[in-house]
Amino acid sequence: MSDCIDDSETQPTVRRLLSCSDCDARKLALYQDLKDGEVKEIERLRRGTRHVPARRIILRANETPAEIYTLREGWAFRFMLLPDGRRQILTYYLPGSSIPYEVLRAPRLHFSVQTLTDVTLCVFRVEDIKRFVEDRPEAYRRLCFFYERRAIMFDHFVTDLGKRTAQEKIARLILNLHERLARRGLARDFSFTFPLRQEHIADTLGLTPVHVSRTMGVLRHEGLIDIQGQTLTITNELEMLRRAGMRSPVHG
Amino acid sequence: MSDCIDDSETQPTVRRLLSCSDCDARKLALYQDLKDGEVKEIERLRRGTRHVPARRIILRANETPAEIYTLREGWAFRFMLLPDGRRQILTYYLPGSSIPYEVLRAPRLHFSVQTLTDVTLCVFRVEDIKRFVEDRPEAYRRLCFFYERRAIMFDHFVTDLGKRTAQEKIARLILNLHERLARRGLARDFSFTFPLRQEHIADTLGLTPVHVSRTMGVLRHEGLIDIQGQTLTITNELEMLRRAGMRSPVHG
DNA sequence: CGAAGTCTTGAACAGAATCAACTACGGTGG
DNA sequence: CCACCGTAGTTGATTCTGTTCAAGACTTCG
Repeated sequence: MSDCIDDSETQPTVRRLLSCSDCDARKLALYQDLKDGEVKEIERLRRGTRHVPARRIILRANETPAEIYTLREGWAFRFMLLPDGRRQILTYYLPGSSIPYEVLRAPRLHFSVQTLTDVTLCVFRVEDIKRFVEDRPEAYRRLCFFYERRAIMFDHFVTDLGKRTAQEKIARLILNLHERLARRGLARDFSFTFPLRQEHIADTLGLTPVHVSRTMGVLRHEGLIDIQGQTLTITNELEMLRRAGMRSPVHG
Repeated sequence: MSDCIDDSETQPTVRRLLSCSDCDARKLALYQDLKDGEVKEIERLRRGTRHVPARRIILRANETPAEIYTLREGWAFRFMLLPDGRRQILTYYLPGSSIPYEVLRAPRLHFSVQTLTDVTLCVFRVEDIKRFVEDRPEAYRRLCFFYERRAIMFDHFVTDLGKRTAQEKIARLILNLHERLARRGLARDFSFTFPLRQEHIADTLGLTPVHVSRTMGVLRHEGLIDIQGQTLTITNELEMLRRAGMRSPVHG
């Protein structure tokens, strides 16, 4: 259908891939507020880029990966699997996200990571990044700041899961993703690429795919959102905010 | 009823309060692995202790507290309130916990804290602790380690909320609290003080008090747990682990 | 065009919520 | 010492949100 939108995601990047200095990821996490020299060093540490197709598991729970990535293009997510197959999605990685920074401290991953779309990764060696961080006391401050933000996000997420209705949950997830994408310049007004299947939404919010379908059906029929192929548009932001219980901020 | 158990919590502490050097909190969070000199310094920074009765709100969302505490005795919890009154409990503070370390970075709290039992707090000035941390690059590493542990806890917590049944959730909460208490030497075998009302359990796990009552009723009647006054005993650990879906670790 | 994957829709069902009455208990005060 | 009160917990009846099962329709893509 609207392949042009996929193009708008992948086309410009091929150019940008040449250098770290104008990468969006620089504003995030470990890499925020780096001095010019440090950017050069990070660029030196980068072992190259890697393309991975959609729906591939790129990191598996209980492993100890030797590589850490920055997501340049595309979407991925992080999840836990229960022994009986139930899946809980924990975080969506958007362009600029670091995957998985937690490796810097923990010996093994307690979650897996899977791509949602075709993806471009910047590849680093865990050892290199560890050394980079250890050499710079400042880095731990930044990492703390990063964890703190994530902790706040998760407090809101837990509240969503524990206390919100299906409609509130779904409205909040959509608004939240829109906000994160807009911050990265990846939304045109209220339209953005939306590669999640309803199964993902279900496994994020503690619902079943069927119920997600029904609930999103309501939002669509009432004219709050519109979905054309891979593009989601928020057509009535005010009402969406109301349904999301707007007073308290969306889990970020 | 069994007031002797409450005594065993409060009696020995009066003695210990004299010095930081044998406080359990030293092993946790910010204070872990301090050198002797640093312990002295922390002790110098301590502005004294404070007793607060049960059920008092000690920190309110949207405030910027000037004080930070260490919980010496008793239980407290941290929660978020939705505009319509729904409450989500996020964390239980047990003796030795720091409340609320997040103040070190964020300007305002996004949650409130309330005591569950009578409580003894060690009081510090936020400014003093901030300076203490800023002066010591090591402190940020420790804080990162602390955040990392908490992040893992929350990943499990989210999975519990999203994907587990009421019985699994409750079994896991009980096992988790037991584990945390046992680690602190506050459990006698499988018995421990349990000051939570069913309303708290409900607001932790996304259930209603009525349903908590029914579900715990099942666990009691089947002989997995026993409750006498404020004392909970896990009478069949193996079966509790099974009900909790033991394979994956309890959210810690 | 066909096949696989995804979404929608309906009908029956289940787990949990809601409403409400009743019980047990610990503390308080007469 | 007992009666009373408020808080917490139990239990039952009913309702509702969300689940399960299943069939059909729509996409996407080779």
